[in-house]
Amino acid sequence: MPPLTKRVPKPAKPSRKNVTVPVAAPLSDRILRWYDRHRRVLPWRALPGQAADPYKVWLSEIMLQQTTVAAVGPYFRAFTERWPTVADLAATPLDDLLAAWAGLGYYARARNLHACARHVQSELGGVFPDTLEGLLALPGVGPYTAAAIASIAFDVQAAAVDGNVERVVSRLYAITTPLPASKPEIKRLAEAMVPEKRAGDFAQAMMDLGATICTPRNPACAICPVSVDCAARAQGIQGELPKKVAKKARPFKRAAAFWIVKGDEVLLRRRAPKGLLGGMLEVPSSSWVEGEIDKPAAKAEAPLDLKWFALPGVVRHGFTHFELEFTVLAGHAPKDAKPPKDCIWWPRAKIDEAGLPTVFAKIAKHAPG
DNA sequence: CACGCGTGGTA
DNA sequence: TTACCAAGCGT
Repeated sequence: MPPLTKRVPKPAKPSRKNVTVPVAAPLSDRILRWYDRHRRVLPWRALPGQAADPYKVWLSEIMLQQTTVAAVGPYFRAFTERWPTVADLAATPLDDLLAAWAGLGYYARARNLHACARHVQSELGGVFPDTLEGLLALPGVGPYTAAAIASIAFDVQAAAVDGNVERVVSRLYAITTPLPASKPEIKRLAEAMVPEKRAGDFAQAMMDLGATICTPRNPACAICPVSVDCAARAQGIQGELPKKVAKKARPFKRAAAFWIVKGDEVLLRRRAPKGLLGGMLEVPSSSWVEGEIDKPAAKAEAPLDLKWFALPGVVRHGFTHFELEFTVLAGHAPKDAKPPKDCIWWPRAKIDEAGLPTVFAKIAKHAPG
């Protein structure tokens, strides 16, 4: 960087006859200018002119994958307060991290977060890679997140293409091919938009634009800084883009959950390390099956053989790819009952600290106090 | 490459 | 109430 005292020679003023019509600033310039005036203040975002902390950029980007800004806020604050650096995060047991992640969803992110922190700490000296390829090699970091970290934390000229950017670009160029087939074209167009300077600000500007102006429904074209460039707007089809292929219907499953009480404690179980809710604590349950529950078969799957009392009502929960309904069976275990395999007795008064995924927190709330 | 993988907010 | 949506990744 040149010394601050160095005088920058003023560019020669263009002669009046060459500038009869003011040339509109390039697309990216106008988006950056809009960002400078309207950027959102977010917990993980560095203030203007301040350097971004790669750790916080990484942490926030992982949390924000398929997750709303509103949902991430409290988790990001809790994580950065408890684990201020990647070294702190790497030093924590996985189960503690999973419990802190409970309720945020997509728990593979938490497992990858832990694996990534340990890798960065032990293999890379606690320093995040500053290249697209280096970042892409980290667990839990894909094309979007690598570009987001590279641009925001290191000002690498990379295009972070998320759902927001897909929507903005689809509309700017009136791309009518449905997603995901249109992804490669969108990626090319998005990369062509990235300015040489301020790539990180531009990435965040595009996401702010998509989140606050170019919204999925009822986009606010009247106050959009690039509405005049928008091909979809010109055709009046901005509200219909991006096109998406229809999702298939979610199956409906049922199961029996076992609310097993022993004095002041309740029986919880650690789930298998991978797959749905992998590694998380759960309220034990029978197999989740489509159709009706076979009561005797379900009871045979209980971790303890007890006399069961069906609680009134049911507990419903929607996952990404299926709907689930629990019937809750309550039972009392004898005082000397040892926890079965993968199970632990947990104080009922501290059930909120168990780090139960939301589906099981619902069951705990449904059970009698 | 299509699918598995959570949750809470919104119309 | 139902359906869709939100800063994707791994396999």
